[in-house]
Amino acid sequence: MKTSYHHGDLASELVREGISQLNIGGVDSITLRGVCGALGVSQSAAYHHFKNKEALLHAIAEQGEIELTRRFKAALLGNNKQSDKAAISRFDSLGRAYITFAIEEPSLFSLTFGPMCIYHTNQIEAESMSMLHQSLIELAQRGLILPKNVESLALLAWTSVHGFSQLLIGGLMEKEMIDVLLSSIRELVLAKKN
Amino acid sequence: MKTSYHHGDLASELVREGISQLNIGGVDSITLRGVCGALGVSQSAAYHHFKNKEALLHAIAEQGEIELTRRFKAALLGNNKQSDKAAISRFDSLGRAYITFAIEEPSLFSLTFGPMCIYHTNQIEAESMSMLHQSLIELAQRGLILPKNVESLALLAWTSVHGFSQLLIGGLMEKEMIDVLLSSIRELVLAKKN
DNA sequence: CGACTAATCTGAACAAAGTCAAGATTATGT
DNA sequence: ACATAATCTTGACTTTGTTCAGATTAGTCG
Repeated sequence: MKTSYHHGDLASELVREGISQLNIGGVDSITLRGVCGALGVSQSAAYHHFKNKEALLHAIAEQGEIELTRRFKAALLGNNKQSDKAAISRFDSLGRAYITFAIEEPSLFSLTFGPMCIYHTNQIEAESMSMLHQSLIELAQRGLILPKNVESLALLAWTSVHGFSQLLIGGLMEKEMIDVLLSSIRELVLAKKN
Repeated sequence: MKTSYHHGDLASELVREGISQLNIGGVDSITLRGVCGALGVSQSAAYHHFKNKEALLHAIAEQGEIELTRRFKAALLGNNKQSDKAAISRFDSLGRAYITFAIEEPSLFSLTFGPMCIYHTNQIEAESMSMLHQSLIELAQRGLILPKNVESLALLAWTSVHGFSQLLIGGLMEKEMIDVLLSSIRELVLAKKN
């Protein structure tokens, strides 16, 4: 791993290794010493790149936001037809991508939206949220929902999908309910047309 | 505090003191040694009542569920008129109580619905959830919603209110949005009448 | 190219905290 | 009253976060 005394790009490798250990053993399994050790670097090397353990966790949490945005973009790829049905499908895909993120990387998801997110530079978060917003605006432009309801529907969609994800991770929700939830949201959203 | 060698009811006092420290400094501020010390008992006394720290946190998390149920019951007190308006108001009150719990005791809320809840005896949880369910059944009996939609509306209501609470705690949501959310839910739920 | 400064890494150490084992003390039941 | 079980204490060990002094390397400036 380490070829020279100076590592090169230890900061980002600490984050990468941290995410790896996070996905394996959960947040509590992350130890500064363990992450440093896995990179073949001394126990206290991390302190030259992060103020303390919390700062590293914060950096990892930021990666979670980036990952969510990446998944949002991937969810919209190959689904850019100009039709009502496609627009609704895009809205659906965002919700499904959100929940899939929570299922596939529960610890990262929890960290991203956990206590660490207070410190977030709301820039990245703003990106994924604006995609949801944009999706609802598209529905409004097609006359599927009322423009004045875009805000409140975005709120409802975000909170319900987020809550579902959280409850799923906590074991209080069955994975199979995802389709019930998404079709419920879709149905209710579109019922506002009249 | 301690009058005799044997404490009397150390188990429940450990939980009580734990909740106290939880509300003051958050989950990370809870230490077995600290909780024992605050009760004037030795550092390792807790091990005769809980297998380890996680077991104590689990017990605290269970208290959170009990507290939520308590708040649910309190929210319905003095609001038992037999009218459509009152029934809707009851449904509203449950959502507001849920979020108020998250606002007033964020750390306890997080712990209750966090990683600890996997181990819960779903009995208590079932109680608060059945109250939400019951509230929706009441709306159905009054013809305000379709009986076949009770399940999916309960899912939507729970997830959205839970997600809102979580995002609120994480600082990603403004407290003022609570009325927007609740009126949104109410509006959408009642729109299903036709 | 050489030297100086800043950045980076190591090793040793300390303190806090979870955990356990051996023994002391008290409660309980027969 | 005595034996057994439950409860509590003391002391120790281990892991982990954190700091600090010193070693090593990178980068810059003359």
